[in-house]
Amino acid sequence: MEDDQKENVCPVNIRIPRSPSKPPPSLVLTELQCTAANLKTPTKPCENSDPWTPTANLKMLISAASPEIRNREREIQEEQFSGDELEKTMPSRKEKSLGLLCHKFLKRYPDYPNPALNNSICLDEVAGELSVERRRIYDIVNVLESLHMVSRLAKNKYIWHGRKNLPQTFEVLRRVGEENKYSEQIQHLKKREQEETEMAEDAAIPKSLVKQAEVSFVELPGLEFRAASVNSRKEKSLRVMSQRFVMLFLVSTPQIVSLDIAAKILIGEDQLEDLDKSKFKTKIRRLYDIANVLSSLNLIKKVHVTEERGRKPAFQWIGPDSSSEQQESTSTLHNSIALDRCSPKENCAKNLFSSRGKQSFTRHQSLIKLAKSIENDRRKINSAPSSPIKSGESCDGAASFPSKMAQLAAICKEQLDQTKDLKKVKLKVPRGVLSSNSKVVIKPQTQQSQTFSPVLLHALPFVQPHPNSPGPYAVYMQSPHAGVQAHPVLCTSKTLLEAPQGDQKDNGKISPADRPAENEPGQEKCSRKSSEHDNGSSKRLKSSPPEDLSERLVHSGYLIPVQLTPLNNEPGKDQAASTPDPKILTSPITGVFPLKVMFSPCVSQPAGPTPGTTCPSPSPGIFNFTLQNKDLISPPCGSAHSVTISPRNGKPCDDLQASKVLNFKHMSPIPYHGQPFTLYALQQQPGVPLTPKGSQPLKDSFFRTPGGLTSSPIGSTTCPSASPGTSLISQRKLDVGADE
DNA sequence: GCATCCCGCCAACGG
DNA sequence: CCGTTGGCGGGATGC
Repeated sequence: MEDDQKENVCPVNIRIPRSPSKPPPSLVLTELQCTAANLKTPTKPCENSDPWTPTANLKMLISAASPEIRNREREIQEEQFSGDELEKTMPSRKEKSLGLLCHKFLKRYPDYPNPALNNSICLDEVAGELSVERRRIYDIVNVLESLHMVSRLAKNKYIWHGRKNLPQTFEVLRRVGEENKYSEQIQHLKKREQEETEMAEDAAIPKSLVKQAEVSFVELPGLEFRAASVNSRKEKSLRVMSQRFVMLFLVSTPQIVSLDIAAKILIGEDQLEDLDKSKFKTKIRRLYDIANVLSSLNLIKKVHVTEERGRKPAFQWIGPDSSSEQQESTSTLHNSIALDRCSPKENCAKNLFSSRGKQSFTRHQSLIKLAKSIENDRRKINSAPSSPIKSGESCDGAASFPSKMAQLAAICKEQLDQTKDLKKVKLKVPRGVLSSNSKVVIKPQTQQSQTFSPVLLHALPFVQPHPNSPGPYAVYMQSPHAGVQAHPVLCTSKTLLEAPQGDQKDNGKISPADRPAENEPGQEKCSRKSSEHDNGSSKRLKSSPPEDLSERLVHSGYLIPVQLTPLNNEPGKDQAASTPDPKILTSPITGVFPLKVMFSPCVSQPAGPTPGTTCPSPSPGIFNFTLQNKDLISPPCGSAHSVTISPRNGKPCDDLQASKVLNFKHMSPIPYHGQPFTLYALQQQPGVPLTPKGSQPLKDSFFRTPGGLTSSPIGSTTCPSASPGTSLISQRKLDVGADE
């Protein structure tokens, strides 16, 4: 990155000093497009620039001129400008290289953006400011997108994630690369080349090795593309190629990949039949494009490999070690999952920033989806100023509450006050963390809480272990995309683990690989009982027998480790502990969707100890009251539906905004660690308007997590590796499915 | 002459 | 039909 600084300097600017006669183009450029907001794509980004801007001016001329004319122009330029000026006006090929452009691009954004800030990228704007065709920006963005450094929000709009997702991305890519047997393919090709020296161009990769290769785009748990349509186009080409290319590095031992081998392997995937020259050549061209971007990211560097037949261009991976990344990522995951068990120091040690003594918090990956969903919604809203979606303020939602909730007014008020306090605390956290650089606090996507849609998140079940359980409580988040995404979730009484991979359907390809790591024998799966109320998401879970619950559960949502205040309000220990660092769990859900809650029978409701036993449903009023008192849900009065969970042991919990609970339905008792649990579905008032409204400062602040959903603020700034999760949802939905 | 790879045509897509 | 994306390869540039 340091080099970036150096290289990022725009050549034009560099030369400015030497050309006093002309105003610095950069100034002009800067001024130009900041008008930004226009989503419209200017035909030519730089045209509207000051005519005196050499670059812009030239660009304009060139764009309209034929090569011949271009040459003429150049000659004229040469006549008019001498030496330095000429250079300035006529950037050399190198100065227009994709690599340099990428440097400029990257310079615009921090490696680890503060999620609290607007990290959106307007392609037009960027293209204009960088004085390049938008086409070039696409080249860069596509590669960045393949690494999940950015994700598409809307047309012309991307969100910048920076490098925070890289560790996770690399880990996944490495796994996929292994699955694809890239390492073997590389070896095979190398051997081939050595053997039959020039003999057969057809050093085709044996089908046995290629069969596993596919062209699907590898998604990251939190960054699935959501634009169904895009799947169709054979697009993905550059993105996929980029990922494949990176995979080659990650799986090869020397981590050096020659272009030709890379090209052959990548071509082989698609069509190993015709390795015709042109195709190969084209592939090489694309690889150069990708390599330029990767080089700018300091992930690879150009090298040469010398073989019998001579020197071949190649690239060496200089990015983070995938294996170490994996470790890091894993540890991070564990940290987030089992805060209690890991020593903070240990956890932090693995992160670049770490502050011993302090607890590190990281958003569990399981939150990724949620965050993503939220972000997606927010994105939609943001990108669509005139969004037709009627977003009711959360207040409205409150207004729509049944009158019966009025009885809880007192409690509500109290809760509200409490939440306010909590809010303050929350807001402060990030800064503190940042400054201290010691904690990784990843809050769930509260940030976008205003903009979720019910569709994305149907349920927010809570699983609360028996009060006596020593471990933290768990919150199980149902997958926003019902039925579509299955995420393995494992948990023990103390730990909840989730492998945020997609299910076979969505992410079939990567899920298998990612999943294993989390599955520890000793861990028990937490199960969630699906209910008829579940939307499609639970459909697949429905008829499974009790034994399958865990399995089904595992594939349908997220388990988020949280620590809940004991329902019993045990003698202060928890309360006291929580007081200092209270956490609010807020779910992004504001719309109408069922909230499923699992409580241990002894806690809130007598539950059938054994599965299949039906327990009488408590009265809604009592139930809600209980929940509220237990801080599991917020009183119906506030616009913000929050669940306040006091950290146990003084550890902070993730925030989830709980939806208002109006109704609950007894689902069924299910076993949890041998302990009887009863699952209740708490349903929000249908008709409660979703509230994407972002115009409520109070609410905003209330929900907004310092860390931000999108990225844990802290994590992103201080602990890059600590936040494996991604928070934003990309607009595109590519089929990650498995291959072939 | 070959490695690089810029440039922009034009098709696919979505609205 | 139009704007956005981005595949693709001609051919220029640099060593």
